[in-house]
Amino acid sequence: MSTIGDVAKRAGVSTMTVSRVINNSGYISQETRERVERAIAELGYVPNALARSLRFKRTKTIALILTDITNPFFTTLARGIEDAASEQGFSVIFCNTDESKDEEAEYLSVVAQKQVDGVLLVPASSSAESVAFLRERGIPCVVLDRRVPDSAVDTVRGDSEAGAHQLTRHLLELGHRRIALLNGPAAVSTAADRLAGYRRALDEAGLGSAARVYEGAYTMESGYRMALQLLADVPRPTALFAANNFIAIGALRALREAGLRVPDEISLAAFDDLPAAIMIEPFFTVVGQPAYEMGQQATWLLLNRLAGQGPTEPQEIVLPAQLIVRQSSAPPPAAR
Amino acid sequence: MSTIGDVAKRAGVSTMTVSRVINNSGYISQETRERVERAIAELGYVPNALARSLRFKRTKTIALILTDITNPFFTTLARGIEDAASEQGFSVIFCNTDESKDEEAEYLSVVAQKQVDGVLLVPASSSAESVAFLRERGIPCVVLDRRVPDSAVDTVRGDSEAGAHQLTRHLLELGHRRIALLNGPAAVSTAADRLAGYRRALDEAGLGSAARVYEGAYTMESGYRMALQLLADVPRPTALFAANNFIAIGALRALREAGLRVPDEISLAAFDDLPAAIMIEPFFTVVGQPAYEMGQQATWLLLNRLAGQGPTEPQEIVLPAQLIVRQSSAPPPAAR
DNA sequence: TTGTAAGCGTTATCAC
DNA sequence: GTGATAACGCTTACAA
Repeated sequence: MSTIGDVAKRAGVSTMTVSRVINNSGYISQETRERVERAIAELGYVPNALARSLRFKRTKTIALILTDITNPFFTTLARGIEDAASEQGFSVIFCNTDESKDEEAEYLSVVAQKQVDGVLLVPASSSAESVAFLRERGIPCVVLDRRVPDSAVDTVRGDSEAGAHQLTRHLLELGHRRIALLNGPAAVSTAADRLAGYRRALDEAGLGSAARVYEGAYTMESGYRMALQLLADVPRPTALFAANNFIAIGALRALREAGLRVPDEISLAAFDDLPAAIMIEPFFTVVGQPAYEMGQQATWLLLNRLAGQGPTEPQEIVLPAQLIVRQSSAPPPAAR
Repeated sequence: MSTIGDVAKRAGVSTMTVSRVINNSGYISQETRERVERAIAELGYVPNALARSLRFKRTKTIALILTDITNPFFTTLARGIEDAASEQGFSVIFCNTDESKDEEAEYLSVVAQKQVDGVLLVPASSSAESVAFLRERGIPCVVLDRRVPDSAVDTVRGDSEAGAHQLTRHLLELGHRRIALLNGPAAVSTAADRLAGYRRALDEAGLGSAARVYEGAYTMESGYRMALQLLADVPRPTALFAANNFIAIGALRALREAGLRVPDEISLAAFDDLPAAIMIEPFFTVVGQPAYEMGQQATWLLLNRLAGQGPTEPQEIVLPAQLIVRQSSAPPPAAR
């Protein structure tokens, strides 16, 4: 790759003159400009952003650290982020932590070294460490999808509590009295919030003592295992509330293997929709979150911070979750 | 962010000594090392990878340029890539071109400026420009999923021709004689290859003149439109071959709106599977490609190149596509 | 075992 | 209008 020096030599000028042409700064005679531009074209010169960044202390690059891009919710989120970032000339480095705090710490260290201008973080745990790490190093950060309780940090997330409340109420209104929650890891705020919404709905219905909560991971395997466990319970729940889409899919598999028809014999509703795009036959009753918009808004917030714009106090943007009733939920068998 | 100089000052040594501690190079007394390490910890110092890269001319970063991460095929591919890259300490910058050559060119320029060590490219067109751009600048590149005919360049892709042949044969064997292909853009090699496989199967069956080809884009909207068009044809095809998953989904919508039952009244088969993960009820008969492995292999190939390993001539790795017969294909109505 | 100087590719500053 | 110089943070080569 040729350098600014190569261009300068070829055009018979100094590097500064080339720099001025590239950046359209300062005065330059028409003739010199043309000579330089010709040299640039002939050499296929592209400026070295590393050198530039070293001076400016800005890389025009942000990091996106999430748990698993393969989950359609995060895929859509990522797309919203990349669109919003590239719109303003920023590049996005993406990292999958698989919910591992160690992976997260490792990635944070790498992107800090690479001098990213900011970080969009879906934290693997509610602990304040990661946010503190970034803050100590002066790297702006927006937390996505989840809360980090003891940190004053910008956050963009869905309303898990209200969404879970809505979904639980929906099941209650169908007539269910034994509703089990197949939850994610307690250390993740969305799991805590969905549990809270679930409990509140039960409490309001005077069924607080009927709560049945399983704790697992946000994966299909975990959903499968929790459902198996639950099927052994007596009396068996008549409805399941899966705390995310992957848990729902795993649970559905377990139910089918057990020969239970959904929703005729047991209802199943979930948090997080699957994109309409890839669903042949939308089946699950869900509470959907606006993933794309969430990504967009988080990116705008972060880039505004980088530009020194907006209020100084940390923002918390909570996007509404929306109940979409489809086929996987119905009144309990007894009620029909 | 503190610099190596700050650490040196605090530890009362020169920057070189700090550098030696960080990189475990050269001799250092135990006592000095400890003083330096303490200073590093106290300052929360992380080395500036920009400065390092400027010297080494290696950024340990690669770019992934694809059309749309939201397509499950590419999502899985991306995950395979990130896993393989991070395994070896590389970061991945990801870019969505939406099949636009201009976007692609823009992204290529940006990542060239950012001095990425290599590029994984799903080219928006078969033209050799992008590959040439990278080659001129000495940036190693592996082309993914698609061929770039007139360039000697490393390529990792699925066997579109054989896959399309297989799928078409499957429909022929079911008894279909009027099989329409809803194809992607002719400028993309996968579309050309799928067309070739389709034609070969028809020719072998002596039905070459029965070919019915629609050209569109690899999107749901396009699938929808092509299916509408096709439904007006007389006589109507009894089977549809959608050249990718999005086209299939769009086409299915059109068929349903027209009141046609699949597969009873019309069959529909497609290239590219939807991940088992996110399918509640696998429905489409498809030819699936090993997306994750494709990403992995491409990354290994690229990183080997960066390490100066492997044969010098361009590699072409073609992974097999596999027919998975499910519910969306059945014998034509007449045959039952 | 530790330190000094030069240079990676840019650009801000100050001269001419 | 244009150019020389220094600096961004780091490491290689050479000295001490």
